[in-house]
Amino acid sequence: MSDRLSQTFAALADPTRRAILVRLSQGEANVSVLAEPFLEEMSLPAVTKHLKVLEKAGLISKGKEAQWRPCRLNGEALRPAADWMEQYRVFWEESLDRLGEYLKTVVAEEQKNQEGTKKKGKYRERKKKSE
Amino acid sequence: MSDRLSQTFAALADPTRRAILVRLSQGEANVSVLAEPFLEEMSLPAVTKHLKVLEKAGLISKGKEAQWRPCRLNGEALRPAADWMEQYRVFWEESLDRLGEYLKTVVAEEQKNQEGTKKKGKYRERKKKSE
DNA sequence: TTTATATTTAACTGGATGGTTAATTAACCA
DNA sequence: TGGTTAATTAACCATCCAGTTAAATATAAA
Repeated sequence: MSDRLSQTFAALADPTRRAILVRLSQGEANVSVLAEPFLEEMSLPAVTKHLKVLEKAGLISKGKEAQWRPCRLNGEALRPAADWMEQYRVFWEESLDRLGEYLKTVVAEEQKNQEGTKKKGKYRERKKKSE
Repeated sequence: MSDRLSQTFAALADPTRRAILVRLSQGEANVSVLAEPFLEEMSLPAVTKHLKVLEKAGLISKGKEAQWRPCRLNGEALRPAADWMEQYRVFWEESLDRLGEYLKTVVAEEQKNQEGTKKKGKYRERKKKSE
C-alpha cells in the first residue's frame, strides 16, 4: 500500500473505523468508550487494532490521562483524500447553475479532440519500450 | 469488507487504481491502453485484476467492441464516498465567512456539555449485557 | 500490598489482496 | 485455415488484514 493517500482510503474502508471517526467528530473519547458500541460484535483488542490503523493513517491521535487514552479526531488528515475525490464531483453533480453540465461538456470536447479510443481501427497501439 | 462504502474506499486505496480512474476521467480507454503506463511495474493480468476491483465497486464499467473492452468511468459511484467525507470538511476548512470556525465551536460546546471523557472518575462504565 | 480498571501486546488463524507465469478464449485478418 | 492481437482465467504464492484468546503492562484505589 505504502503511500499516504492509499493509507487514508484503506483506513476508511472499514465500517467500524468509519463509525469510530463519526463518534470522534462529536468529541474525544477514550478507548473503552469508543469500543462499547462494538463489543457485541468484536473484542476489545480488535478495536485497539482499528484504532492503531486510524492512528497510523494520522486520522486520530491518542492522549494519555492516567490509565485512559483519550482519542481525538484529526480531521486535517482527511483533507487530501477529500481533495482527491473533489476532482470527480463534476462527474455526478448537476449543480444548480449547470456548472457541472458545462464542465462535463468541456471534458467531452477534450475527449473528442484526443480521440484514440473510440472506433474500430483507431485504438492507439503502443509498442512497449524495449528498455 | 462487505458494504458498498467500504468497497468504494478499498478500491481507492491503491495508487494504480486511482491512476486508472484519473486516466478514465479524461475519456474511455480499452484495457491495454489503460495498462500501458504500468507495464514496466506489473503484468497485464495484474491490471486486469485492478480493473475487476474497480468494476465490482461500480466505479467503472466495461463495454465490448470486437476484441477490445472499452472502460469508462462511472463517477456517480464516487458520490456516496465523497458525501461521507464531506461531513468532515468542517474540521479542516476555515471558510471565508468563518462558518467552519463557528461550527467547530459548536462542537466544542457540545463536547463540554456531554463531558464523560474528560476527568478522573467520570468515565462511563457499562457492564456488558449478559446476552 | 493487593486488587481492580484500562489498554496493549503476543501468538495464532482464516481469508482477502496483489502480484506472478502459463494457458485459454475470442475476435479479427491474410 | 492459421496467425495475431486483446483480454481473461487458472493456479500458485507471499503478505496483509481482521479477528481471536491469553498474557502483560500501567495506573488507581482500597
